[in-house]
Amino acid sequence: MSDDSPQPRTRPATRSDVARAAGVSTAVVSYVVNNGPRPVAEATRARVLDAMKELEYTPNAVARALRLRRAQAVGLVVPDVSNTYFGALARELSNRAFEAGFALLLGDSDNDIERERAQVDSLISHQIDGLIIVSLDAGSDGEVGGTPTVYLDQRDQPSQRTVVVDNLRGARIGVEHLVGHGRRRIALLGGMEGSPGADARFRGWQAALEDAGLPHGDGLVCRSEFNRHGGYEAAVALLSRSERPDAVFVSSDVQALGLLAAARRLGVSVPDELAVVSFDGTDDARYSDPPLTAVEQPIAEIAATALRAILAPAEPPLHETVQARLVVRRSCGCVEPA
Amino acid sequence: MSDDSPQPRTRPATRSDVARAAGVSTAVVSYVVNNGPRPVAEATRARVLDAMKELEYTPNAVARALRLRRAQAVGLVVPDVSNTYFGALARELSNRAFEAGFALLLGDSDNDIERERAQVDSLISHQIDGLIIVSLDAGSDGEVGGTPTVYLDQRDQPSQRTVVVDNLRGARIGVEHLVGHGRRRIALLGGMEGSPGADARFRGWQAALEDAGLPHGDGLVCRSEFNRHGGYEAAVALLSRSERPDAVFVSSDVQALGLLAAARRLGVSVPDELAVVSFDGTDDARYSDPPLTAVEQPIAEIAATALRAILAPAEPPLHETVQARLVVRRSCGCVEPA
DNA sequence: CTGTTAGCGCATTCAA
DNA sequence: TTGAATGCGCTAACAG
Repeated sequence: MSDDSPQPRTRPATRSDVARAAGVSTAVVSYVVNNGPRPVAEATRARVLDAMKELEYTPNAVARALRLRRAQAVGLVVPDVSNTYFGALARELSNRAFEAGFALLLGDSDNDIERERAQVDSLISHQIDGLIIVSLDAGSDGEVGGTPTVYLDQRDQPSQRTVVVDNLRGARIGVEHLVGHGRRRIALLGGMEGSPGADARFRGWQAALEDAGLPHGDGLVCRSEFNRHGGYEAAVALLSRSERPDAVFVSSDVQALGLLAAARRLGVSVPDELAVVSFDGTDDARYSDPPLTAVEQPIAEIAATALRAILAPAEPPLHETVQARLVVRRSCGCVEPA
Repeated sequence: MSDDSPQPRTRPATRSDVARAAGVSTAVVSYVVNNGPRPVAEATRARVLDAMKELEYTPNAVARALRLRRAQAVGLVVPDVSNTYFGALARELSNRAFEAGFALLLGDSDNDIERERAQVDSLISHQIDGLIIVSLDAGSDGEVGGTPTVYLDQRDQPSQRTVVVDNLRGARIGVEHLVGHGRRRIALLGGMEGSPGADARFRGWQAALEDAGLPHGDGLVCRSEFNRHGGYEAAVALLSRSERPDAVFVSSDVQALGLLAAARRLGVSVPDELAVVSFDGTDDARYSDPPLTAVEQPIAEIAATALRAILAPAEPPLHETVQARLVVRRSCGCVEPA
């Protein structure tokens, strides 16, 4: 650590500083930095490497991006990063992208379609190599401008690339579990209408109840945004109705947290009076009271698949579906083992 | 939406496409895009605007960044975005940055100092205009390379710009509240040693107990990472000790969630047998069971201040401190109003 | 008020 | 195996 050099360098070293220091041309520096496309003699390479270290040279990602027309970066747009599920997704993506040498540009659309669009435009202008988006609008189209894009929800337009969890089947499994517990009035605490994921989960709830010959009318449905507060408000409304449900399928963990708080406040015991199954299966479900039986999304798989879809040279299938699985805990009435 | 034009355009329009279409020079296009630095005649401006719309022109942020040496982007590095507090911070920052015309590059350091360093380097190579970081290492130094950086935690080096919540005072207030409830064995469930925020909260806990003449030995301290699982494990250990504490000050909401789960599992009632106050005051605290009395960080203020510190032309003070405030809920033994 | 032009740092073609 | 030279799209002198 003999860092006694004066080093009055005011601006970071560029490729030509390195070239000069190593006594080679700038092209050669590029060749060694990128391992190609031309071979470099061992001795020369060593000199360049030395010079790089000496000058603490770091390639300028922006210049590189301009030249290559791609930034070694991917974009992620979600409705609300503070939602535990999206947070976990962002984390997974940030780490995987980093390991693949990509930066992650994050856009929070704040549950606003206009803002979503603006965020997307902004990210695209930054020359991202690919965009991963949880969109608020299943019908949006032209927003991708040549940038490989993968949606993490069902789309109206089948031409758009998607990686989606099987929402319908997941919801179905969750509801069927409630049916198996002998519950008869199984409500849905869903996401806002129009949101692609929310709609599919609604249909799964519906289908399971139809198959079981149980009621699934509007009286059993309430909707809210995907956050704790929304879940709380909707649950209060739901539990105050004249004929109270004896179970609820909740379309996200954060909403379920709100519902749990509402149930406590109203003196409704979970799972005895009200069995609950939620969707997502994040840590929120694991550490709540009672712990939530949940349809768990394979976040790591989703992240990996989405990244591959965007970055892989070989074209993967346009639509990839991953499966959720039911993780039984206590909120449904099952006794947790151990 | 008469989108019937053939539009075989293969690459996005550039500034010179616009210039050609509008019959002006590229400079003029720049002047209208940037509203300066030279004035443009109204009529000319209108022609340019038309051409831009016609060609669906979007400025290339990367070229601009190369030229200007700044990317209209800020970087954020946190140990774990899936922690509700960091998620909320990221959300706040993403939205504010967006409104100011900046993109947000997110780096998750995954609680790993090496990775933190690598993420920082990566972000800097992307020419970010500023870096906001929650560092794992209070002593790190040279990592900033001319990029304005603000740390959201205390630093060993006073030359580094910081925006920090008053951790010591916050912890103190939280612990004093517990003392006021007549608790005598007030434990600390803290973050890992060496982490700047965790250490300050530890000292606050210590100081409050010292002032109150209460014990604050190692027997009352346990530490874990800032996540639910860590909090759970540490709490199990703590609550299994021969002389059990009658209160705990927890240094983050997510750890407190873990502690709450552990207490339930062990049959320790909160707040009766164990009063709890946590730090952060995110939605996690509001919707837990029981709701957590918490020392609440002013996330919006932190985000705004940090952004300003980085972007403002006028140099703000090198160190800015914001205050946390105690939000009383039920976990401490107070009866929540209403 | 508007046009010409020189780079920002890098990848790469073409020539040596 | 290496070097010289071009241009990615944009900004901002500088010159009209």
